[in-house]
Parts: sequence; C-alpha cells; structure tokens
Amino acid sequence: MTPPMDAMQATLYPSETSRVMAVLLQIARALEKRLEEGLEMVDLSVAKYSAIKHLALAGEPLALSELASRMVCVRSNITQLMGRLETDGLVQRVEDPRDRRCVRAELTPLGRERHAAGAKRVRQVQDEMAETLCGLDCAVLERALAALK
Amino acid sequence: MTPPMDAMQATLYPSETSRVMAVLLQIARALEKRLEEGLEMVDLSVAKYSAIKHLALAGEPLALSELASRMVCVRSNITQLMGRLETDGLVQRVEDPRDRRCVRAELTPLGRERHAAGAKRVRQVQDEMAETLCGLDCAVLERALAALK
DNA sequence: GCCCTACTGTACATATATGAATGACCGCCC
DNA sequence: GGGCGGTCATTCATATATGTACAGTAGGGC
Repeated sequence: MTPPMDAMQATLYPSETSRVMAVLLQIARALEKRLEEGLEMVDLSVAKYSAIKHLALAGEPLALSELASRMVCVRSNITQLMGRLETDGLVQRVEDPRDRRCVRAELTPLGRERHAAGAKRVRQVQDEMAETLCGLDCAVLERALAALK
Repeated sequence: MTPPMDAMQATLYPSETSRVMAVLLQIARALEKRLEEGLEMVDLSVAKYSAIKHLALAGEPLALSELASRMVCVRSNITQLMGRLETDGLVQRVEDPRDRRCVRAELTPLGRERHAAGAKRVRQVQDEMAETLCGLDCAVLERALAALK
C-alpha cells in the first residue's frame, strides 16, 4: 500500500484548486490500491512488478543503476528491492565481466512467468477502470503533467 | 517523498485507459513532491503536516484512534508519527481521565505556530498550481473518484 | 604508468506505511 | 460483581522510500 496522506483532502482551504488537488491525490491513491490488490493475487507488490516489468521490457539484464534510473528512484532502493526479488527467486544478480563495478539484474524463468501473470492482472484492473476513467480528457491531463514537471 | 512506482507509466499497454492511469499517477506524484518541497521549508513532512492540520481543525485533543481514522491510516502508524511529533515538540500526549485506555494528542503552542506556517506554504503551492490545474474539470474528477471508491 | 575524478553498488540511518500480536482497560450481560 | 468481548495504544516484523557515506573500479589526462 502506498501512503494516504491527505494534506489536501480536507476542507480548510476550499478553493477550487485545493479541491482539484485533493481529488487528484485521492484518485491516484485509489488507483494504486486497485493495482496493489490485483498484483497481490499473484504475490507481487507494485514495486516488485515495476522492477520485473522494466527487466522484461529491456529484454536483457540491466545494471542496477540503469534500473534505478528507469524506475525513477535512488540506487539504495534498488539494492533493497533486489534483495527481496532474489529471495522470491524472480531475479538474480549477475556480474558484468566488462565493468566489475557493475551488477546486473537478470530475470529468472520464474520471474518471467510472474511478470506475465502480473501484466495480466494489471490489464484486468485497467479494463475494470476503463468505464470509470473514460470521462477524463487525457490530453488535458497530459498538458497538466507537462506543466507540472 | 512519496514512492514513484510507475507500474503504469510505461508503454507496454498503451491503451487509452492505461495512459490515463499513468498520467494520473504521475500528476499525483508531482503534486505530492511540490507539497513536500513547500512543507520542507518549514521543517514539516506531509505526514506531520497532515496530523497537526487535523488537530488544529478539531480544536481539541484527539484520541490517537480518532486521529488515525481521520488520517485514514492504521493506529500503529500514528503511534510512530506521534513519537516523531513529540520529539519535534509539536504535539504532546495527554491522558484521558475518563477513559484510561485513551491517549489524546494535543497541539503545543509550537505545533500551532508550525501548522500556521505549513498552511501558508500549502496555500502558496496551491496558488502556484492554480493555473496548471484550472483546465481540469473538477466535477468529472469527482465523479471518477466516487466511482472508484 | 599514475593519479584524480566519476561512477558503481552497498551499508546505514531514518521516515513512512502496513498488519499481527499483546496487554490494559471499558462496559455490558447475567 | 465477575467474566467476556470489544476497544485502546503499543510493539514487532516487514516493505518501501530517501539521503549520506564508503570502498572498489573505470577511465582520462599528464
């Protein structure tokens, strides 16, 4: 589960902007919860799924730094996550003979299977959400996101 | 900082729903980051601000269970957060003579000041966001949120 | 060839969340 | 009035994030 944290969700500053921010944060929270619940059925967390998704997408072992970069998080986070993924048998660390600083993350066969199962669950959640989200204007949202970054 | 976790942010399932979900999650992430940065300037995290905001709103000491309920999180989280808030001198635990199971959280004078400072920062972030978010249709977002819950 | 800088992954401290288990306490029913 | 079930906060284990500090390695400039 991702944190709640409703700094915006209340009624202290009921301007329109405040309300929009609050609703956006709550929607994101609800979406993450759906994803978590879907992935939980195949023994994956959002973090773990994200990692094996990037590895599956890459099609080859990735340096942990590269994985951190693609997951938009710090390296020390990947160090920990890799530990849990190795414990689960989904990923293994492999040395890079060309650069001995490097450790690469490689999907195991089980990891590949699990990724497929997770992807199926994610697609299912998306299907369930389609009707709910179809009223939103994707282009407008994308413009907002671009302005926000 | 709130987790990144981009299960949806990629390109594997580029259906419209998937894209909308990805953008929503990224927008929320960016918003939280702005809030965190704003609150950081007054030595507050989003979690801490949320707690003292609820206490200020309530206008009286709240039982930790009640605070957990209002913050939509579990009690053990509040136990930890209260420890950090007490260390910061923003809040203190007070006993409830009428129910000795109860511990109530009471804002200190410093906590009240800090809440005011945090609220100012949050309003500032909202002002900065107003233009970016004004294109979004609040009513549509609210309908989506209602359907999601 | 050697040194300096930059990059790699990891270890550690910390913040934030969850859930399960525990012990204290309340209120009610008989 | 005594027991019993439910509620309270805390503790513990765990997952997920961050940032700092560190040791090892790579690689370029001299």
